[in-house]
Amino acid sequence: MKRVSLDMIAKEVKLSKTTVSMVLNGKGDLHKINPDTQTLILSVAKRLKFRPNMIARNLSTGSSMTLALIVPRMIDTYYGLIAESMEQILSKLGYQVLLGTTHEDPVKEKELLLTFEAQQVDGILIASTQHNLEDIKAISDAGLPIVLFDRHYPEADLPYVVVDNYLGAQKLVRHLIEAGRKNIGYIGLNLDLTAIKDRQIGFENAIEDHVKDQHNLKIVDHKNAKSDCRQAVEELILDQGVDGIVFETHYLALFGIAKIREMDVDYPNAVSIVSFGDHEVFSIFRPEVTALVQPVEKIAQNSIDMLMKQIENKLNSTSKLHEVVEPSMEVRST
Amino acid sequence: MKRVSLDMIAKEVKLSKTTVSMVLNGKGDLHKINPDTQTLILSVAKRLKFRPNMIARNLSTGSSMTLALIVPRMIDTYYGLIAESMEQILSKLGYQVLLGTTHEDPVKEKELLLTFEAQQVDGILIASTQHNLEDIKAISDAGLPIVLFDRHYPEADLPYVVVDNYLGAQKLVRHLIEAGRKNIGYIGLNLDLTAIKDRQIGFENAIEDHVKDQHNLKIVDHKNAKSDCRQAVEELILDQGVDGIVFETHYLALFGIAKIREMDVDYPNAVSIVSFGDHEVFSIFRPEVTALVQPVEKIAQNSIDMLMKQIENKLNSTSKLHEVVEPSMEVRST
DNA sequence: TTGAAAGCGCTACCAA
DNA sequence: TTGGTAGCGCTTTCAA
Repeated sequence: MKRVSLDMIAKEVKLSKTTVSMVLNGKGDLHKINPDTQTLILSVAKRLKFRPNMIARNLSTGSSMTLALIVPRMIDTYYGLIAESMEQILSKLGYQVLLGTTHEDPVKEKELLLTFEAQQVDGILIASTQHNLEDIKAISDAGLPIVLFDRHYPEADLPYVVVDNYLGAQKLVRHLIEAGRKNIGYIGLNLDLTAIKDRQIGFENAIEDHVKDQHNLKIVDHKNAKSDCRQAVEELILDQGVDGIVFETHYLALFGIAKIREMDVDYPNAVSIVSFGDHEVFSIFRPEVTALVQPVEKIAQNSIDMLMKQIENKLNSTSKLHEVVEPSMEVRST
Repeated sequence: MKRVSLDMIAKEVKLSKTTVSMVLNGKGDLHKINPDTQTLILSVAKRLKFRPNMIARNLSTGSSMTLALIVPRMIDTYYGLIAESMEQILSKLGYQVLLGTTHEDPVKEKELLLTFEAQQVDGILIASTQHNLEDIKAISDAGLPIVLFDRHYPEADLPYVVVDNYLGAQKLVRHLIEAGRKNIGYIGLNLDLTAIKDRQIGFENAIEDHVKDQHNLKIVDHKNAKSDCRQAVEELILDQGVDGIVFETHYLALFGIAKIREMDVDYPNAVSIVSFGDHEVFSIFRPEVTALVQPVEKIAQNSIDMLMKQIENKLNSTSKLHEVVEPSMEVRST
């Protein structure tokens, strides 16, 4: 149960902790330690199954080689993908990742932020609830590197990587219009997020640009997304007579499709749909669902690059820490 | 940038680190510290925005209040759910969770195990590749609490929580048989996992029990799951003439359904299907897909309970550290 | 009721 | 080429 420490190895080889430490950290040659001494130390360390106590090292160096990843939830396949992507990249860089989920609760987010800060993480990657500017700003001001991804605070000068939500919504509408749809509806969430608002504005403007006076915009409660969305679909189709619907997120699309199938409508001929955000099943559904795909790997990679720049303090004046990536259409059958 | 430390607070209030430490850890009354002194310390700590350095505390106490969660991958919604469940429970218990994904690679798993051990985690929750008994045993023997979930090593006496895969497969077959299916096929993976083997044996036995001589068992390469599965579906239906298929995992079912829909078969009348493992879209598909659901929350909760028992050293002789939970059928339209 | 001081295990500066 | 030693910031025993 007692772990082997640097000290024990030092005693074993009758050398100082210093020497052992240097060798075990690969700095043997750097400090011109005798090759024989080095091999000796290495072999003893292996024989004794030495595992350095990272906590001690971290306390000493002030760096923990650990980053925090905060997302709203993991069941959302989008964030699952993000998490997976990021974990892979970071693990290659030698970093650990601490996971936190907020469930859109600013209080939980604040707690996570504080705990991670106390935990001495080297940086934070966060898809924020967007209701914690103060805490995030404080953390950033305290010198803890942070990158906001997916959701950001447009009013603050914090590093971020987001997709172009406005453009994305426009692309979706354009697809429907080009497919000959005349009366397009939209179903979105009542979340107070820039990303969400941009999508809604993108939709409204796209509609106004092409087909005047069509404001079939339905906002549903994110806590009752399923039932509210089903009702919105019904109203849009039955009352408004839409022939196309833009869903603001992949899961709204999922709920909506289920409802449409239960209704007596000729889907997708009478009513076509498109989704902001792809889902693994969209290409399995019949008809296959057309979606706007968010470049997950790019978002993950760029967010991490941006964080690393901060950590390595390579922020020369030219490096911009704001990035908007363009989503692309995956045109399928709807 | 310089963080406030215990020392600074001590100086500020002109008391010792000891006193400050006790008060800030809620042990003020326990040590009979003057109430006035306590309120003073608390207010100063708040004013100075004191955040204890957990690394230092951890080094001192030997506990990190951090647990490691290792899963094969996060894009699998099953593990996404597990991760989410566990993170929620653990966060309430005051633990952090370090995430690691193996992608079924024993080498990566070994690395993760070693890193997490060095990182001084207080415990490990792992859905193993099942090719690392040695390392896992070593870690467990070293006194680091560990719980295997979802996948375990039947030959070793390590704590685990798994579902009854054998029974699950039997339930699936039984459902198909009761629905009048006579010629049932099975599509599984070539993974060397007990869970997988149990499902296959469960299938074979269930078939033998009810309908003799039907061994339409196809094993596909997990690295080419999609294309192999599609081919298996084709062979099963065209060559073997099956009228029912059991899919070993939810994603095999997803691939299979896509293929079936592209084929000229009367689905689900001519061929019905069932899936081992549920998926959010199974109730959205038309027809809705019948699946065996694994009790995620129970698995998460029980695994954590089991880990906590070890951490708190409450292992009296009566507490068994092996648990097999029963999966339940979600009968839908197929 | 409060404080001094010895660690926890490692790193890194300064000497030798 | 190698070692002594002073921290890193906190906890905790023993004293006062």
